Amino acid sequence: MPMSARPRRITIEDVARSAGVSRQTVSRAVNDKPEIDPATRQRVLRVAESMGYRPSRFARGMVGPHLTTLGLVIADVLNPFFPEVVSGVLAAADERGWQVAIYSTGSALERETAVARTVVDHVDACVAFLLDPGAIELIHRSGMPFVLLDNEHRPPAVSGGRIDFATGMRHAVGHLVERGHRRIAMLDDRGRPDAGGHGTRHSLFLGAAAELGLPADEEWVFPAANSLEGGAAAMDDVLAGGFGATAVLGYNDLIAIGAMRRARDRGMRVPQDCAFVGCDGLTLSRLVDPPLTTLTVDKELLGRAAVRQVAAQMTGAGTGETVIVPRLVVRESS
Amino acid sequence: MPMSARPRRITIEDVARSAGVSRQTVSRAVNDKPEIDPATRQRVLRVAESMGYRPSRFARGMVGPHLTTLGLVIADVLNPFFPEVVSGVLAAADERGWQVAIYSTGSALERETAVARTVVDHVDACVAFLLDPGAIELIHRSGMPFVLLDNEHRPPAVSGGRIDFATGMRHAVGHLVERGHRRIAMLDDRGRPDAGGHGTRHSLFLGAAAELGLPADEEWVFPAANSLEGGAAAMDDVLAGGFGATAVLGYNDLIAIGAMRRARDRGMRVPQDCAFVGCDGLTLSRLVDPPLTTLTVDKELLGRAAVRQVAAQMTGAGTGETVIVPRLVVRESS
DNA sequence: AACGTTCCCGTGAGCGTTCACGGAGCACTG
DNA sequence: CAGTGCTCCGTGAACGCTCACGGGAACGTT
Repeated sequence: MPMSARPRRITIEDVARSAGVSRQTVSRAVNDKPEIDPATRQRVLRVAESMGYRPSRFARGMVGPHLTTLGLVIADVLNPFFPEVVSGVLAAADERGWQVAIYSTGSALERETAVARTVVDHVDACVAFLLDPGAIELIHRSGMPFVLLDNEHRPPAVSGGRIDFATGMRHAVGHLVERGHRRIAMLDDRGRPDAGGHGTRHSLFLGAAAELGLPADEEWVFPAANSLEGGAAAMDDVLAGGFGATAVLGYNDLIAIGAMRRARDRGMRVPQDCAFVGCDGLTLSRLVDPPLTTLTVDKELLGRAAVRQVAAQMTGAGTGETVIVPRLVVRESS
Repeated sequence: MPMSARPRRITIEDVARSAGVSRQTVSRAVNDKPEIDPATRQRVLRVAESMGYRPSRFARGMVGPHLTTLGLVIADVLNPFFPEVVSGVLAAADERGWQVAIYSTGSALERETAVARTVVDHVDACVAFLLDPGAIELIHRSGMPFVLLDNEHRPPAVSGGRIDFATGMRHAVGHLVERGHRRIAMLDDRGRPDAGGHGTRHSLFLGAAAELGLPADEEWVFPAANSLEGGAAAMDDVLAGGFGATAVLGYNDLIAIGAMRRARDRGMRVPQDCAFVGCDGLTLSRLVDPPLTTLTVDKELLGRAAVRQVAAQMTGAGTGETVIVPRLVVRESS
């Protein structure tokens, strides 16, 4: 009994033969071209459908104008920071008739290289949140238009979009000081490989604190996993350490909210016993109780700007940088 | 002065000529094939890089094994329901080595046809949240593997994934009745084109209410826009109507949370003065105050199952249906 | 000295589609 | 009746790449 050979794809040629016409006529029928008899078109379309014919994207792309696919690399769709960026990217890409392929590293540093490798030969341009220098280099060297987001250690040769947390941190810490706080703890994201490095929120926090004459040693910074649970656990550390902190600033809203909830579970009143400030300005921050004071960044704009930069690179523009300045939104948690 | 012609793409041939070798050798260098002298490889790679050579995805796809791209059509990334589904789809696609392209309709019914049209000739398979019958037909007729999610009016010929809200609604309403509620309002999503149709949460709610001997007229159902604001506005309608509702059931968590917040802003105590129940089980529902009782559905699983069905169709399996049964998570809002 | 191996490299063919052309058939004009 | 136009259809060629094959050079083996 003969094995049925690997089901060879059915081509336009097959349809043509079966319908008793030429390739070109099938092409005309499928693509709604005018130079064809309506009757033949119907017949051909019927045959094509019955045979289950589907034109090959690749063969089409070969000849026609290249459809550009933008690769968007994020850490994790479940992290509410990213959907807003994605939204901006999708909108901006759509305006240009681009397609967007999404890749997620799952917040795992060691997966970044693998993701970068696939990205490199599956898309035409790339917007990415990436931390591993190897992965970044990989994409950059591929020569495709590339914008790297939210990475303080961006190589100068690659375009980027960053958030001006230097200014932001001054606002945030300044606000707490105005409210009378002198003992402020920060909950840092311990997942970042460059903890405490130049330009990180960690060091910017310490800088702002020092400027304002606050105790600003490393011991006021607590590492936290980037999640609600991480924030909660870090809050336990703060309380256990006996620092007498009256305010807590989170690396982001997720961590801040986790910490805030844990504080309330421990019977503390917010903001009377302890004030909380987050970063990012997630929609979420408005909805928790009490609503969280947060350094809001326009994430949708970040996405749009990134696409704009990628588009610029396609038309031969050089590398650039977009800076987004966060805005402090004061709510009831501080 | 001669216009510079449209910048023709530089091909493997160009690199070959410029490096003084053949296409094949360039191909070997670029693809890390073994049969090449390390020295030549280096030289070729250098030339390729200096010329800015990038292999064409399409030409590669023509010859090699076809990389499959899965199209995922959602309404809006900013709606927190979807990221969880996306997460499941990404994971399941990744396991199969597929790429995922995301398309968003922006919750606009009239955009669905346009999106469907692009999807049809840009991807190899499709998982979609779609409502417009025309758009659905378009994708289905294209012959590609297709799974339609969360649509009560799915044509029998197309595969689907649905959530068993018939069971869910019985649980939800039953729970409220146990708590002593007899006057329950529902806040429906007015954006759905089939409001009140068979199998919708709207009609399932009325059915469950009737089963339990509750007032279950249409007047207990209030249309709401699918957002926090929509829920809030609908809550105003409930209060203004003088129905004396002691419990409110939202089409989804977003609407329920919006309504709940509005009720509290109006000075009502939750759940004493009015209880609230949502649908979907968003992460968000845990975080609001008070934490929301909600009909939780495993959205990640929904995504994974959809991909599994698409994969099955690729290997020639027929059309099928996945059913996900929601689970009532009781929290402090009821 | 003839032969086999190994290493490196080049040449034809083919992937499935569309574009640019050309040609057959027919009707309508002057 | 020749000429002109229109409608419909088919035939190379090209897109950029990889695969299968074959060939030359250098080396070792019998």
